[in-house]
Amino acid sequence: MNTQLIDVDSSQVTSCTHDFQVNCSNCRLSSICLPFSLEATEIDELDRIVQRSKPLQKGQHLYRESDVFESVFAVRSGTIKAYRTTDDGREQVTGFYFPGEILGMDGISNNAHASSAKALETASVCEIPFNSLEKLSASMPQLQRHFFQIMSREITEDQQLITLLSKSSADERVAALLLSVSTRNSRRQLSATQFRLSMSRVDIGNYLGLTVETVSRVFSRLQKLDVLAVENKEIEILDIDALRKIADAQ
Amino acid sequence: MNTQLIDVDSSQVTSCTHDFQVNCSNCRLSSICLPFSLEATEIDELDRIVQRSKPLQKGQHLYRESDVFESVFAVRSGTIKAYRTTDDGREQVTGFYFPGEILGMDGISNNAHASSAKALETASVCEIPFNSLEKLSASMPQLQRHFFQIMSREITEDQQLITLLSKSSADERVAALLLSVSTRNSRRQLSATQFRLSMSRVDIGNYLGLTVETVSRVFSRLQKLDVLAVENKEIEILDIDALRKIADAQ
DNA sequence: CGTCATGTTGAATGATCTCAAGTGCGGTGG
DNA sequence: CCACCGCACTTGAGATCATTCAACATGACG
Repeated sequence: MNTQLIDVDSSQVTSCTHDFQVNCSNCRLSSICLPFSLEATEIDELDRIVQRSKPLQKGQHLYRESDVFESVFAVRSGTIKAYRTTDDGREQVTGFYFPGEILGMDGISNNAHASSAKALETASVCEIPFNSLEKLSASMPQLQRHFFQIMSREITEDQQLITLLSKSSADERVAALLLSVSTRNSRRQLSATQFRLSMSRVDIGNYLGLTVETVSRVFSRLQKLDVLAVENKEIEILDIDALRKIADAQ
Repeated sequence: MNTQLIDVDSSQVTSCTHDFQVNCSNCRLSSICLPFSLEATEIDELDRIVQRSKPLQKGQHLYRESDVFESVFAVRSGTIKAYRTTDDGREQVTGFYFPGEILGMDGISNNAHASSAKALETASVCEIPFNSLEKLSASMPQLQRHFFQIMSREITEDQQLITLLSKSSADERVAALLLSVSTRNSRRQLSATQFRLSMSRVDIGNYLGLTVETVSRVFSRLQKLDVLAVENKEIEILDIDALRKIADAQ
């Protein structure tokens, strides 16, 4: 009896999950992830090489440092944290990847991943085998250009982080991260002022080159200044102009 | 009379300069700059799109932030400094480029350079128009792969710098820079232990996220420890193992 | 209800920055 | 040839900001 009920339930669940046929042309993230300039037939070709098999549990790895590099990945849902481990065992978070964003490109140069990637919450990704992507790119100039651009953007963003880490105060760093999350959220039609930070304070500190305590103090300070309303991981930006001022200050 | 002398001199000089026909196949930097895997005929094809017209004086710009992106550049001689200017006018050095190394790829994503590039001393570069490079890449899988790899390496190196800036002490940062210069020198068959730093202390400090004074103090300290011999810009690494230890410490 | 992980807050320490003065070298002009 | 100037670099002393260490709070979970 019970078994039957469960069976019925699970079949219902299956039909209700997001497991329906997703492809690049109907993916609502394609405007972030894909070049606008591809033709429908080209998108179909790309679609054929993309593998959508990998749902990740919180804490599960997408790949690890020095794994053989085979694919790049596009985030479909959830958040992925990329980090490297230094020789002496310290961890350095190098980026957070949100839906529509692409990661894994640091593995191309040595054919081995230069960082590890881990799900901060349940996440799904599209796997794009790099060999196929290369071949396809050779025959699709727009796709080739798109990947050059995506890699170039990664460089640009890393350089922004370098600038941040090189000069800025704790307040500026935290403010800049929040603004980055904010703009990336609005790109996905989500609220630019209210969101849940999927990463821990430790991860934030690590990413920004600060200790947990300092991050926590900055949140408290910005809350006291009525710039933020902080409730654990839930963040509301109350005064985004003030936040911008803090991020750019000095 | 005088004029004649000068004429004679200048013609002699001309015949003695490095202005002889340089091309990719006879360039002694090709092992760094070029993919090994290209065939002779392919190298010739690449050679045809490379422009070698630009000798730069010290302080002269190769390109400036927000210039239209048209080409990437390979350094042939001298050192190029890349830097960005933040909204509030501060400068951030994002990299130093030595002979054989390629810069300018951060301009691809927005079709505008994301940084400025300036010669730290007299320098010559090869200009590689990106449009031609793209076209050529489409028909030469090895070249396409090579450029993906070069960009990937840029990402990897930026991430190393991020790690450095995020955690390390002043000693570690300076040691790491010196080791980086050292290995890049030996890649070019130059001494790994004795070299001239073409960049100023200000630039070093800026790159490493330190003040000039701190950089200077670190040099003094490492000299006192007999790890380095410093004479202005001339550096000798006396104890490279100790330097490595300092770079990795903690 | 207790345990563990995560986050917050406080007080003291310490590394780097800031400010200020001084050194040394290359170039210029007398 | 020497004196002077400017610039890059060095050195010192005090101030500042993030870290460290420690205690405490909160929340998830068995």
